[in-house]
Amino acid sequence: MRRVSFGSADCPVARALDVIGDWWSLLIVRDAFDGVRRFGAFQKNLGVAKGMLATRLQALVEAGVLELAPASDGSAYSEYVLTAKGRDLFVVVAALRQWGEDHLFAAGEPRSALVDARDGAPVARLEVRAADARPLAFDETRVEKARPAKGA
Amino acid sequence: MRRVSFGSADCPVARALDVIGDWWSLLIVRDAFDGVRRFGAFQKNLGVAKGMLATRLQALVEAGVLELAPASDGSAYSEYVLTAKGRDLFVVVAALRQWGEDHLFAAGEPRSALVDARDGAPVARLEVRAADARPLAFDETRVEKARPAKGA
DNA sequence: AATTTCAGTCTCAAAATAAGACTGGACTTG
DNA sequence: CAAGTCCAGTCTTATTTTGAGACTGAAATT
Repeated sequence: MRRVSFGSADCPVARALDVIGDWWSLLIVRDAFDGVRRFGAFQKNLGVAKGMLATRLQALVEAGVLELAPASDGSAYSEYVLTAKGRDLFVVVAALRQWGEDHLFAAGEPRSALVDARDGAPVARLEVRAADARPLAFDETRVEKARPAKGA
Repeated sequence: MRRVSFGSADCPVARALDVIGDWWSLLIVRDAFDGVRRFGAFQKNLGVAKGMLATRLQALVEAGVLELAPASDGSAYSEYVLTAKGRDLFVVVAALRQWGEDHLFAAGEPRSALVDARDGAPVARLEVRAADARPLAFDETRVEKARPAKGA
């Protein structure tokens, strides 16, 4: 009765969710994008139980999303920082943010926005596009199954 | 000791995860994008316990991601179909798919790809871009907190 | 009419979660 | 440098969630 794992599924979405598909992981990653690095800072920001946090951080380190860096302010403590793999989750978090902004706030409710740090202008809307930049709806795409590696 | 809820957090990411941030919801949505509509089809595809599935489907309907449609093939059963809100999750699923493809497959391992249905060409890479389409890294953006609604 | 499929609900054991007490090393400060 | 505080976890325990499957009743099939 172990919780099911999608780690070896064919579908990349399933594999991705296996790594960052739980209640807390993406919030940890979001905080990491905001510059949070220390255990205590995550804990305070998220209000998560320390045991949960410890487990999740370990899992994310093991998954290669975060890594334990030795210092940064000279102290002997270590810090959790995003790896390249973790930084690549930026689009995922941004997509979730966009969807949340679009659908999960009441009409007059104040909401935050992701903006270009240079000029403060909101970032462009995320969309799935064809190679020629034409926007594609979900029913204008399909999943091409497992193209067998030709060269290898 | 109920599982924490992010439903009323300020952060759109947290709110989004409150709706679709559990182990199964996004896989259900992914299957819905693939055309799955019936309870039994979801159950068979995902291998999820029926109780889980029933709970999740109800939650997604309640959240307005799916809706219960009366028929489609004439039978008396009903079907779960994506609402507009649910269809807007396409980018999220696509972003997860891209990340999974990039980071969660071994070198020679065959993998699927999301392609333009028209010509079979892979869709463009998802990226966060500025208003002028310039790609933005995570540290070239910031979150502008809760701009208070001026008009209302 | 009998059988099978569908779409769930119900039950139960195992696992995950939340909350916080506890531990030991780091840091401060007098 | 000794006492007290902070940091980063681990451990414990009560509660909730999950996974697996038995069970139910309506719908479809034969």
